[in-house]
Amino acid sequence: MPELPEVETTVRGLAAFLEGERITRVILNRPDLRRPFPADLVQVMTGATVTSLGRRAKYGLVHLDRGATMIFHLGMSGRWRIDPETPEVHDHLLLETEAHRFALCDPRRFGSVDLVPTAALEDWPPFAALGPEPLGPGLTPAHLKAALAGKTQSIKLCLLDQRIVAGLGNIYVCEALWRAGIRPTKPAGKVSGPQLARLVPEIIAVLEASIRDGGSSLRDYARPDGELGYFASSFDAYGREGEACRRDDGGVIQRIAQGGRSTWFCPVCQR
DNA sequence: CGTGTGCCCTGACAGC
DNA sequence: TGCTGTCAGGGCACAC
Repeated sequence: MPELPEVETTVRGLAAFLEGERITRVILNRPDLRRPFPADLVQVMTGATVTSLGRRAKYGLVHLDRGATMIFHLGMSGRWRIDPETPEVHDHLLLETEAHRFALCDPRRFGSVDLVPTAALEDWPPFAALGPEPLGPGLTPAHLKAALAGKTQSIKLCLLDQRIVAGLGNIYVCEALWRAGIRPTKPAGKVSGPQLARLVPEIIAVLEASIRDGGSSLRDYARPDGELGYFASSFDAYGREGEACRRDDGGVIQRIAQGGRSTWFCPVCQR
């Protein structure tokens, strides 16, 4: 799954086909993903018109003309397939408009679908505690300085915490820390002001570059139209264990575990 | 409170 | 050709 750039790419792809269109049919192929589908999902969505799409953190937003927003999360393995030629076993939710079909496919079912009043989106519990959008005005060195002050937890795990910054995942945290030259294991409260000042623009740059490329692709991610995204060969740290650091500083990318997940970094240039 | 651990689920891949 | 173990983009419920 999709981290922020992949969700953004998905939302843009869906918007081209869904905005202004009326949903003619909704089909649930099972009762739940991570949690049950909303009991009124089929009733509310059938016949509704999609006014616009959006994104908050790693959640996609489908705004309807009935005062409700369908919120989807792609979990680890979710993707939308547009006009699939053949059904897949893990197409759990199907939407139809006059002209197109949309299948939410999620083999691991770590994703979710919710229905929330549009006017109260920011009060929805999973949204209420989210930190600022990394591509919005709220992510500044000053924000990080304040949010990380006194924290003994590693900077890597703090950046994965959606309450501090909303939308970063394992790939782009590794990439941003490599770009900024910061050791992932460093206690967050001890990352210096100049390092944070360097980190913020690197977070923004790596996310924007990935969105420009249509979302980085791993093995089961595809753009909504079904084409594969770019293969992840452009990463500098993520997945490059044992390979030479692209800074040619003599460092070899190491892989360690933090919070039960892998971190890749260069021990020479990340301090 | 903050922090650390384990689990949800399927599939891909490596090694025997 | 199986089998088994490990790992995968996330989020949350617990236990201290």
